[in-house]
Amino acid sequence: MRRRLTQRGKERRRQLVDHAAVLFAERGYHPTSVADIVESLGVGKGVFYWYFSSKEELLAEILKSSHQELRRRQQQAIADEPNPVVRIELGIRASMQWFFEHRRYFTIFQFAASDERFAPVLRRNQEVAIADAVHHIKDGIVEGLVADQDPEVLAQAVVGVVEQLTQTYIFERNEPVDQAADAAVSFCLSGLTGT
Amino acid sequence: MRRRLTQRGKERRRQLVDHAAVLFAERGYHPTSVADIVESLGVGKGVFYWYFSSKEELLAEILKSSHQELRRRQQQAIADEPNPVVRIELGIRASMQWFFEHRRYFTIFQFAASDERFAPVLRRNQEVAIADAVHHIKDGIVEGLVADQDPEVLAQAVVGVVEQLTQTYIFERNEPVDQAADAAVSFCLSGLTGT
DNA sequence: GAACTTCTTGACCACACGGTCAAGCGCTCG
DNA sequence: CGAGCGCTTGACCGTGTGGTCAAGAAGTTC
Repeated sequence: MRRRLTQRGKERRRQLVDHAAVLFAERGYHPTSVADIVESLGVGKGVFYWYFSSKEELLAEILKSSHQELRRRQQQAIADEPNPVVRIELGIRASMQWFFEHRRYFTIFQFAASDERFAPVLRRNQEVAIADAVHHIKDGIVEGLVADQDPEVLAQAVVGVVEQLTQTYIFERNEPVDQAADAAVSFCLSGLTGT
Repeated sequence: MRRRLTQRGKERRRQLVDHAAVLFAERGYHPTSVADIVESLGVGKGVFYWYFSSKEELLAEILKSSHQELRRRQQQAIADEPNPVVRIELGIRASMQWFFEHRRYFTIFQFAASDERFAPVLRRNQEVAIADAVHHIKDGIVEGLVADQDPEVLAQAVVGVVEQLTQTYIFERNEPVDQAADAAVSFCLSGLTGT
């Protein structure tokens, strides 16, 4: 199913990915049929199967590309900030900012996590994010800025706070990012430094 | 669709709920057909539709009853503990204990959250849990045990930590509850009391 | 403009799904 | 015993799905 694609072809593929992401987010993966996707794009069904071998492959690509985007954003935000605790703060803010701009992915991630075909992909993505955070937390412990506890557990806790606050305040209630981010940062930094 | 059920009937209904919960958790809601459920139970399809008007109603019942169970457990654990911070700690431990014993519900909750027909139910359930936590946090603030910040945000953060640690250490890695619970409690209490 | 590749069409297929129903089983109670 | 009701059966139905494919349009290359 590897195909040579012209410039035009690559754009079509991207168009399908973007459009499907919107529909999946609105109605869910299963209830959105391939027919729905191509119809609302005004093209024939064959177009879809020219670019993707299955509906499953499409979702996998959505998952993969969105994760890459998010990760790039985090790393740009952190850049070469020397203080590991500030790096974590900047990472939190960048993640929430990205989710704010790409709200639609939240529902898709949630579905993917519940499906045994996609859960492994998502799990691996999250492991990468956790590993990043662990790295900064270890630095923080060495410098005496973070409580000396299992760094992985601390990283998991931070991710949990970020996800929950993002879901409630950004995804469900549509509140401004900064407010939610401030709250997440404040709680997490207290949790990291320990009482 | 309200029916009179004998004792035997009530047991059948419970049997269907329990069995479906296992299958939904293993394979997911959509990929598990009504035929699968009744087949693996060795009964005809009519049995299912005698007790439930639709597959949707079944999931709604699973969601509802499991939430009730979890909530009862939390309240039993808290009982009449006078210290609000300790109440929160006990609530966290009770929740994680319950999830440990009912691992299967995790995947189901995740799917339900991603489906627009069930998300509202789940959201309401979570709101109840948050409201409980908010209550104790407010007490804690009054008594000067908890940092004076928006109690709802703190409650959300606590829930986020608990969910994430539960998912990773209990659901995915099958580690002992106490370890994960200790970590959650430690992080949350630091976050609540503030640095 | 012929030859060739990339892309598009939409009718079509096999199949699995949620849900129905006429028929019948078996327990209980008078 | 037999009437009545709770419960069970499983063939059946309509619908909608993911996916196929023969045919041809559009674009590119020599």
